[in-house]
Amino acid sequence: MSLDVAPLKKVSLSKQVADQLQEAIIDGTLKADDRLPTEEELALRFQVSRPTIREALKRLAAKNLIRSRRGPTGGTFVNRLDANALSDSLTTASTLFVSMNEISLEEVSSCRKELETLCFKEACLNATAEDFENMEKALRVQEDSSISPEAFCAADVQFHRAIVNATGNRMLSFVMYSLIEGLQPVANMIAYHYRAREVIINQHQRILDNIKQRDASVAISILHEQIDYLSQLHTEARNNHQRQR
Amino acid sequence: MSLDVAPLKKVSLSKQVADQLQEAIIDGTLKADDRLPTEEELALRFQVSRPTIREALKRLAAKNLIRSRRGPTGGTFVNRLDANALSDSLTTASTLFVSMNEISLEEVSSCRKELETLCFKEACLNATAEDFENMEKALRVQEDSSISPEAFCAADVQFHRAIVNATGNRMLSFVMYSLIEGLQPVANMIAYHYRAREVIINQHQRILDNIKQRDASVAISILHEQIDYLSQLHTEARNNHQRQR
DNA sequence: AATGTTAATTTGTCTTACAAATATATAATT
DNA sequence: AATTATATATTTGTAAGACAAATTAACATT
Repeated sequence: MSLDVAPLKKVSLSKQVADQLQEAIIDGTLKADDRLPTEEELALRFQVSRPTIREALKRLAAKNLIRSRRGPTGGTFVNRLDANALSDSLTTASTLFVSMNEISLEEVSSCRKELETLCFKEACLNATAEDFENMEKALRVQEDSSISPEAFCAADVQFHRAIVNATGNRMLSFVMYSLIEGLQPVANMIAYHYRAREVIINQHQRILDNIKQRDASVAISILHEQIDYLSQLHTEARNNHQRQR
Repeated sequence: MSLDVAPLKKVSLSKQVADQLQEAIIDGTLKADDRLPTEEELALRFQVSRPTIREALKRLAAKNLIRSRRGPTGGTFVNRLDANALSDSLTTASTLFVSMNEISLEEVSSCRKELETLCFKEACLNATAEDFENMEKALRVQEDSSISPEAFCAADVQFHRAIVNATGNRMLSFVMYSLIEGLQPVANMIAYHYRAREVIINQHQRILDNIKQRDASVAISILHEQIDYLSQLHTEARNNHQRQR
């Protein structure tokens, strides 16, 4: 006997409601900034209780698909999603992936190296004056030696994002965000060292100069220098950490 | 007067609970397959009501971080997250990004073209016998003309995933998944045509052959041929659709 | 020994109630 | 008259208690 039986999974009501609402958002029935019916009315329409509706809404809220406000003009609204907003969920996923899989630094570094190399090429072709301004702004922040490691890293992310945005390809930006943001924890460990900051700032300045001159090959070589430098620092930091146990 | 006031945002209890639990998962306090306390006990520990705990758990469930089962041996468990599991959340984000931003087909196509080109190169260098088997398996499914468009597309995703996995770089796989999966809705529109299926299958077969012979450049040219072919079909489909309105 | 039954445990759902935030309209005060 | 205080209505946020449904384990029955 070998009959293939169906999985027979019963989906919870709150999940069904969440899925239906998400579908409505994806297919455009619910557009950005649209207001959903009140929880009570949703409960009525779906013929379930309000707590069930609320669990469903929390599922969507976790994905940043909706926001809620109390009061007469309040309610639940569909979020307008840009690459920035979505990067939130990506960051979580990416961070988890890196931390739970004990993925090797080599894999992460080489992935970033290859993809960002691509971005550099495109950025050299398409960067606008506004893009250069964004890069410079991030660089100026990093040069302030009084900022916290977190702020330094945030500016680091901003700098690389500015380059990625300069490609002019929003899909590429979106994909790269998950990579850049997901690696911030790694970068965090390093930014505590003052010496490292100097090196990074210097590299960024040279990268910016060369992208401005549309010289992709030199910019890319500096990028590789930076990524190798970071992996080296990270390896050292990890070794020290393990030795201390 | 221009005093900068803090945003004073009050975070809801359910979100605070969710964030704390998520933090515990990220930092390893809660490992994969660990069982969380029962909802009742969590309510007791956090000093909130059970509905609040449940809303928090639904937030985490939406991110695929946990799963729940009823019964004595049931409860809530931490999910083991591999690239496959995480691609679920990525798919949502990616799909939404594409659909809500009305991102141009050119951007999506060129992004996929460049990134997948990279993967092809790596795959030619590192593909194992097992990888080839996975590609062939997906291809065999596609060749069955009786399958549904959905099944055809799922097999399409499997084929490209198999190639991406053949790079041996899990981080690259992870990033690529969001791209491949996010574009499935686009592919869905096309797979309804029998003629298109034949073309795609033929291209896949040739791609597989060339990767087996470690000939990246030919494989890549076929890939580009396929992506261009798909964009063309998609443009036609969209035009027809608009004309019908 | 296999099968049915019961009980216990845990998540899923419902009901009801009240708290907190927030906008609107109204009244009071200066 | 303009501002401020107050009341009120609306909507989400939180709580408590009850029961339903699923699932396992132990026990009883055939």
